[in-house]
Parts: sequence; structure tokens; C-alpha cells
Amino acid sequence: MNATDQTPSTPAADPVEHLRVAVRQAIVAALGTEYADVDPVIRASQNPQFGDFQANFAMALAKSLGRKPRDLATEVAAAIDFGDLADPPEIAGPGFINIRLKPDALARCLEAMDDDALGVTADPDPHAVVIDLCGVKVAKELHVGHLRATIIGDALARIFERRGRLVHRENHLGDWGLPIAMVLHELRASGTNLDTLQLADLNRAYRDAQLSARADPRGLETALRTHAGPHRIIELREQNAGAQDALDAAKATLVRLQGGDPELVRDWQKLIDCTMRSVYEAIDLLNVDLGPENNRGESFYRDRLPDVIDAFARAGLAEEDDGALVVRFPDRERPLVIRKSDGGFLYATTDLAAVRYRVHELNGGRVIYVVDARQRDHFRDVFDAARRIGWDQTPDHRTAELVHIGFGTVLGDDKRPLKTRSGRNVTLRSLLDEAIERGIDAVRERATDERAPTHGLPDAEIARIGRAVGIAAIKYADLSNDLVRDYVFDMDRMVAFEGNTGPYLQYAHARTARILGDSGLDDDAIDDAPLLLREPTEKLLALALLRYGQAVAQVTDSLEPHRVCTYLYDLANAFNAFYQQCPVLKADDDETMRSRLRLCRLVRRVIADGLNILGIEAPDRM
RNA sequence: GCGCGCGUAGCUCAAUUGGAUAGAGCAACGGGCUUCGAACCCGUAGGUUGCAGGUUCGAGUCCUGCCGCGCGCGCCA
Repeated sequence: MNATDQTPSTPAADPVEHLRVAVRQAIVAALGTEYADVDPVIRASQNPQFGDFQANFAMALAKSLGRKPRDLATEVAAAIDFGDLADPPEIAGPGFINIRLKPDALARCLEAMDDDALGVTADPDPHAVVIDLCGVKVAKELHVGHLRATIIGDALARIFERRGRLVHRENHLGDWGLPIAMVLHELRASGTNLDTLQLADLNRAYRDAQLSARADPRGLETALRTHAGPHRIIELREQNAGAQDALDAAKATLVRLQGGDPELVRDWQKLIDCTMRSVYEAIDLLNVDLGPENNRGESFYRDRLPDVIDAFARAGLAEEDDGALVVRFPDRERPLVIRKSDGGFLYATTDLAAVRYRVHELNGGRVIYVVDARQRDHFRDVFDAARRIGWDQTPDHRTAELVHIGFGTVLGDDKRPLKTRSGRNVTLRSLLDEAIERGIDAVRERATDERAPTHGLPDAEIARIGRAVGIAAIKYADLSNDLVRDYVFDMDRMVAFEGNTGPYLQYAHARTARILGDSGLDDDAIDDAPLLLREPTEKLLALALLRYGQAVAQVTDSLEPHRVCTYLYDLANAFNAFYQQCPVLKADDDETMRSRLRLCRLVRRVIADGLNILGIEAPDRM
């Protein structure tokens, strides 16, 4: 059920909608029908002294009318009829119109919100949302960078799905370039049994392949210039020659692979299978919705690449330069190379084929790339090239939005990109294992308290909850700050469970679950309990709950998941304040108790739903 | 050199997309459990939002110029 299914007699959940209608009518009444399109700019007030909501249209509108904003606000305010929705508005400052909801109206909105939709409106746009996420490189173990590309993409996908959009999660595997061929060649040359291939073999082969192909022409130059001993010079010459041999061998392997050599293709598939086995282990721990059905890697586009080149050539958008084919842009120096001088294709070619596929064949109205910020220039080039050739036009002639979400780097406490002590990339798995261990420790420690509902639980259950807590800590820490910024990875802070953290939200959720469980009442007994919002904390909690739908809608618009985090943190704060001040099971009378239980149930649903769209679990106890 | 991004409390981060007195958490200090879970709540203190101009009723947010840090800069992905 969603908002659009509601009968007209049911008041919509969001008071902002009601206020918008009323203020708009007042604007028309005061100024005339030609102002019917003016946005009343209804916002939740930040400070209770300015009411619950405010209408901020007057200042900008007065400017265009050449009038004093305060006079205009006064005039419109006099024409506002909020009926039994709100008290008569007050004018403040330069022309703010402050609005205070009547308690009954607040309760009615909240009751209208108390269904499966929870105030989240459906987005009727029939176009798909395509999300490029994860970014697995075959034969390479996942590291910290993949954490962000995976969980941010998954969270966005969930949020769009929550609003009813069709989402395509695209795992654009790096499965078709020279690096893969190098590893493949290395494995075959070393006689590794590919049927028992392990991640460690892949890691080793990847490293060896990189090493043996690394030429050192500069070292040779230096050696010659500084008249190094003949021994050293011979050594370097051999290394360079060896590197060239290794590269040639890898290229030959690539050519055979691309030519469809059955044996090589079979081995190549084994490489992918091995890589993906470890990827799915991590994905599974992370509670991310991604499977084989989401794989559409570089190899998928290989047959479409010649056509990309032809299309650009036919459209007169590409030109030859030093034997390469490039697309030039009027506003920047560097062109986009779409075909190498040796006739080979590049990642830009593949990306262009992917844009076309995603818009034309998947009918994507928004194509979102969750890839780290360093590739910003690359995607700008690719998107601009795609637009110039018209590949951003959906089959029904709508202009698709192509957007790169360039997230920042995960830093260590030295403010440098996170590395191990020995300077290696930190594997995702090691990060997750530590988070899980810390989560389990915390839950186990907590369970020693006799009052804790986890007291006496079997160890396997403690471990299950601890895993959810540890993963929540790590994911929430990542999702809760602005994507574009780098952030410092600090496990201690994440698992401290204080402040704006995943476990803090899980705790608030567990509190509601405990109360509801202890009440002994089933849903029927709460369903139509009248909501009595008498205490200040009850009212603030109600206002916080009502903002949920807007918080979700905002993220499908801005593509900033951290706003849902901030919202949930505010809600949990409001709940904890309410919890502190208002006894629920020990309320003075039965009516109050049932009202407060209903509030708890709503909080529980919103937190669980909010965490779910972030890909975070909400255990009933912890 | 050119391009892009980022500078907010001692530390880690927010700021409803241009709105009122810039808010949280940590660290510091003070208060609250014989009552639903204290992983909590309430309070005190902490700021020239890198600097300088500009736009306007109003700027952390937009524009210009500096400073600092990071990233990128044709045939790797």
C-alpha cells in the first residue's frame, strides 16, 4: 500500500502537503490567480520558538513585486484559513510565516502515516534507474575502495526501490582487459591447477604478472648516464626485455581469448568464478543485494565496440589523431580516445557502449555511476560524448540523466589512503572480519548484564546479533557522511556505539521492540488506539516521524544517502528523549499506554524501514 | 602549468539545497538508574565557517581573486 492508494477521505500523512495547499490558496486570494504557481516554500522549523513549520515564500516574492516582504507576508497570512489544521500563523523577522499545528491535526497526520507506506510516496516515473556499483576487477581481491562503491550503490538502489522504481544494479566487472590476460597467462605458465584455484593463487598470480611485466627504462637510462657497472646495465636490459616478453605473451593470450579460443575461454571463466566466490562472501557479510544476475562486465559489451566506433565516425564526431580515434570537446584540451592507434578499444569505448545499452535497452531515465572521485574527468568526457551523439535519449525521447557519484577516499588515521602497516591495500575482508569481531565482543559483553534481553542467549545467537552490529557500524559510518568527502576510517569510533552511529539506531530500535514485546498486546490492540500527543517529547517525536517520507524523497532526488542517516539519528534522538520522559508500560492509564505503544510501534517501523533502505539490519535485541 | 574536488569547535562530522541565534558526537566539566535496557537522557563550556572582496532583505552555501590540502591530466582500467 502506498499514498496513492489511499482514499480521498483519508488525510495524507504529510502535513506539509496540507499547509502548502492552504497557503497557496491564501496567496491566490490575496494576490490573484496569476500567482497560483508560487511555491509557498513550506519548511520544518529548526527552532520550536518559530513554530512547527514555516512558509518562506514572502521574501523572494516581495522582491519580484517590489514590495516590503513583511507587508506581503502579513497580507497573505491574513487570508490563510488553516481550519482545524493549525493555529493562526504569526509573522516574524523579515517575513517568515510561522505555523503551529493543532495537536489533533498532528495526531491525524500520524495516524494516516501508520500503514505500510510510512509516509513514503511512490515515484511513478516508469523509466528504470540504472546503478553501476561495486566495480569488481576479476583476479583482484576486494579492498576498501570497493566497500564504498558497493554499499553506496546498494543503498541508493534500495531507496529507489522503496519508492517503487525499477532498478537495475549493474556490476560492471573488469573482466576483459590486458590485466586479466596477464594473470591468465601467468597462471597457465606456472602450471596452476585452475580447478582448485583459490583467492591466494589469484593474488599471487596478479602480483607476479604485474612484476614480470614491469619495465624499468628509466632505471636503465640512469644506469647508462651514471656509468654504472656493466653487470647492472646488463641486468636492467634483461629486465626490460623480459618485461616486453611478458607483455607480448599476455597480449597474445588476450588475442586468443578475444578470438574465442575454447580452452582459454574455459580457463578465463574459472578465473571469474574464483574471483566471484570471494566477492559473494563479502557481499553476503555486507547484506548487500547483488548476485550473478547483476553481472554485466566489459566482456558483455565486446561485440558492441566496433559499432560504437562506427557510430561516432558516421556522426562526424570522431577524428584521427596520431593513428588513434578521438572525440574532441569545445571546452577542453584533452580529447577522449575511443580507439587506440593499434586498432584496440579502451575503457572509454566500453563505457560508451554501456551508456547506450543502459539508456536504450534498459530504458534508464537515470544512469548512476558509483565510482570513486578520481574518475570524475573520465566520466565527464564519456557523458558529454554520449550526449553529443544522442545516446542519452530514452526510447520514448526523454533525456536521461547521466550522473557520476564520485565518492571520496577512505583514509587511515595518518590522513593518507588507508593501508596496512606494510603499505599494502587493506582487503575488504580483513576490515569486515575485524568489525564483526568487535561487534560480537560488544554484544557478548553487554549480555553479561542480567537485565539485558540478550542475557543467556546461545552463543550462536549472540554471534549473529554481533555480526549485524559490527556490519552496521562499518556501513553506517561510511554512509552517514557526505559522499564527496574523504573520511577517516576509525574502527574505535565506529564501534563505540555513541553518537551518530549504526548501533545507536539499532539500540533505539531494540528498545521499541522490547517494549512492544513486553506489552503482551498484539497489533490489533494497538491499531486504532487514539494518539494522544500531550507531552512536549511526544509532540517532537510525532513531528520527527512525519518527516520520514520527505527524507526518503530527498535522497532519490539528491542522491545523498547520508540525509537518511541524519534523519534517522534525529528520530532516534527524539525517541530516546520521549522514552526518558514518558513511561509507556507504566503509563498512568490504559489510553495513554496504548497511545504510546502505538508511537513506539511507528518508531520501530520507521527505524527498521530506514535502516533497511540503507542495507542495515535491525535486530530485535542486542 | 591546466582542470576538478575539499577547507566548519581541540578531534570526527552535520547544516532541510540561499533562511532566523552555524548544530551533533567524541574529549572536558556538572546532573539523572530501588520505575519500561544508562549502548540512554538533561545541562555547561567550546566558532572571525581558510583569507579578501562581491551579489541581496538574508551567504557556511552563489560569483571573483588569493592561500592550503588532495586528486586527475590521450591511445592503462
